[in-house]
Amino acid sequence: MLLFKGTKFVILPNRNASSLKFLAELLVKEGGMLVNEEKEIDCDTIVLINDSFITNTNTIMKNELFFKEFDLDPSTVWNNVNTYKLKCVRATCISEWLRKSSFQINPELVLSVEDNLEDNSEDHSGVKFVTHSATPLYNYDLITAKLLKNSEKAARQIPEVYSSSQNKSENSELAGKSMETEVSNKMGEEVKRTVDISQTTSVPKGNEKLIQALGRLAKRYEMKGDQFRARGYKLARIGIEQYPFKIESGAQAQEEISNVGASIAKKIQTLLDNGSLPGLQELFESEKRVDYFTRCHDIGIYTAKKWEIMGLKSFSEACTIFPEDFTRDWPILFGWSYYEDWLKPIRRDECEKLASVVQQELHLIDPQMKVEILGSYHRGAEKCGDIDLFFYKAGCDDISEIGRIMEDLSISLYRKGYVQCFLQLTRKIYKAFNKIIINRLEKCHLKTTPTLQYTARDDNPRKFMLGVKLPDKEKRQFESITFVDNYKLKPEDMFMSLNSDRSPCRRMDFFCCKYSELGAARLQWIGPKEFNRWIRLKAMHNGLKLTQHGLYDNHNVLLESFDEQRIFQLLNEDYISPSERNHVVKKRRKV
DNA sequence: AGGCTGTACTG
DNA sequence: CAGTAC
DNA sequence: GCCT
DNA sequence: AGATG
DNA sequence: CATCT
Repeated sequence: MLLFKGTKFVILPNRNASSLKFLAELLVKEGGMLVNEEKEIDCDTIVLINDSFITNTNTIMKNELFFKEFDLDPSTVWNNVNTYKLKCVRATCISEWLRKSSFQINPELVLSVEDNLEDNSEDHSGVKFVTHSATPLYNYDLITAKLLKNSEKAARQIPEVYSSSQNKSENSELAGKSMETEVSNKMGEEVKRTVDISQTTSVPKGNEKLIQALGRLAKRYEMKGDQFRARGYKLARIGIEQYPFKIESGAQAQEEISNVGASIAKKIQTLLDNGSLPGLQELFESEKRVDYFTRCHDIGIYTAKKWEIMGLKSFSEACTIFPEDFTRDWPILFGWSYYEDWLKPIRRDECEKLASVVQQELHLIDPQMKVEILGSYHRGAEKCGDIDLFFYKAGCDDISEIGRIMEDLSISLYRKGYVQCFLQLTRKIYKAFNKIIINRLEKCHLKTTPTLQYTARDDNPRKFMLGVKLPDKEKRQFESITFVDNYKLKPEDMFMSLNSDRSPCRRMDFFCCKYSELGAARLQWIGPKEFNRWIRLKAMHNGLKLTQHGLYDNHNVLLESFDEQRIFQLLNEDYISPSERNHVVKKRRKV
C-alpha cells in the first residue's frame, strides 16, 4: 500500500531546505520517486514547491531567490514545467496526503504558475521570467536598486551619545574575589552582591513593536534553517533593545545601531509608516505551534517543524504519529512532563538553597571538591532560567575522577529525593533510573518492550543535566513568586504533567573542568552566550582560539587556561566583570 | 566573497 | 553525521 | 541578515 | 576584508 | 576612493 508508488516528483527550488529533507524521505518511503536530473522530468511529474516560496494568494514567488536556489538548471526545469503544464502544489501537501492516506490532487491545491502582475514578496522585487526565452534568467537591475538605497540615505544626526558599557572597572574587584567564595561561605543566608542596575534597561515606548517584529523574523528564518540570517535579525533586535532612544526612522536606526543594515532599516521604516510588515502576520499561527514544541527540552527546530508540517498541534498527537521520536529520544518525555516548571524563572535564593544541598552532599563524597554557581546567577540575575553548578578540585586534572564524583553525587541526590530526573544516562544512572523512564513511556501509552534498553556511556560524562526540586518541607519560603511568563501545556497534553506550582522542578546542570583549566572554563560557564561568542570572535581575529579548555595560538599551542584575567590580557581587553558581561557589546560603529 | 563560538553528548 | 544543548 |  | 576600477 | 564580491 505504497501511497506514491510510481509517481515522480520534483521539489523546487531544491530539496535541501531542512524541512523538506524529511518530507522527501517520507515520499520515498511511500514509493515516490524524486527527480535527480533535468531530463527525468516528464509530463506526469508532480512539482512540489517549498512553502516558503508560496504567497498567501497561492501563487509562486518567482523571484530571484527562488531560481537561484535551484539544484538543477533553473531554466531547463522551469521550461519543462511550463511546456508540460505540470501540476504544482505545496510541498506540505505530502503530509496532508499521508495523514489521510489518500493521494489526491484536488484542483484547489494546484498553484498558479502564470506570471502574476502584483508581486507582494516583501524582500525582493520581482524577476520577470520569460518562459520561451532561453536567455537571461535574471534581469534584476542591481544597479538601480543600489542607487535607490544610497539616495534615500539622508544623513541624520543624533546629538546625544549613548554608551553601552561605560562603567567597566567599577566593581571588577568584587567579581574577582567572589569567585572563590561564592558557594563556599554559608550560602543559605547572605551572599549579598551588588546587582547591576543598568541591567533593567527600559525600552523606549514605540520600539517594542520593532523588537517584536525582528524577533518574529528571526524565528521565521530559524525555522527555514537559515541560522545566519536569523542571527542577523537577532543581533539587530538586541541592538534595539539596548538603544535608549525612540527610533523615529529606519535611517536613524541604521546609523545609530550596529547590526542594522540597509534591509532591516527599510523594514523598520515600513513598520513605522504602516504599523505592520507585509507577511508578518500570516505565518504567525504556524510559528506559535513550532514555538510550543521548541520550548520543550530536547525539541529543537528540526523536530518541531517536522511535527508542525504534519499538522500536529500537541505532544500527545506527536506521540501517536511519531512514537519513535519519544522512545528513542526519551528525554523529551521529561521535557514534556516538566514543560511548565522548566519555563518558570528561579529566584536567586532558591538557587542558593539548592546549591547548598548539593554542596553538603558533595562534602560527604569528597571534601576537597569545590562547587560554584555560575551561569546567570553568577552574573547577578534576580531570576535564573536554570542552575549551573561548576565542580573542580584543587590540583586535580583528572577529569574522569571528577566525572565519577559528579555521577555519584547526582545518584545520591536522586536517592534522597532531590533529583527528579536525569537527561542522559551512564550505566549506574541507568540502573537507578530506568524504571522512571519506563513509567513515563507507559504514561503516554508508548509500548515498552521488555528488551527496551538504552545505551549508556562507558566513560564518565563531564556534564550532567538534571531535573531537581526541594522537598516539600524546605520549599515553603520560595512559594509566592509571581510569574510574568507562564507557559502552559495544552489541555490535551496535561495528562503527562508532573509540574507543581508549590514546588516546581528545576533544571540543574553539572559541569566540571581540569584544575589547570579553571579560568577558561569559568569564562565559558559564566557566559552569557553572546559574550562568549563576542570574545571568541575577538580571539579569532587575533589569530587565536578560545575554548572552555583555554586560549590557544594558531598552532594550537596553549597560551593560558588557568588565569581568567590573563586571558583578557592576552586578548587586549580590560577585565570585564560577570555582571558587565550581560550587555555584550558589539561596538557601535562610528563614534 | 566569505564568515558568523566552540564543544559535548546522543542515536 | 545531524540534531540538541550548553 | 550584517560585517569586514 | 580584499580585489578591482 | 567607491564599489563589488
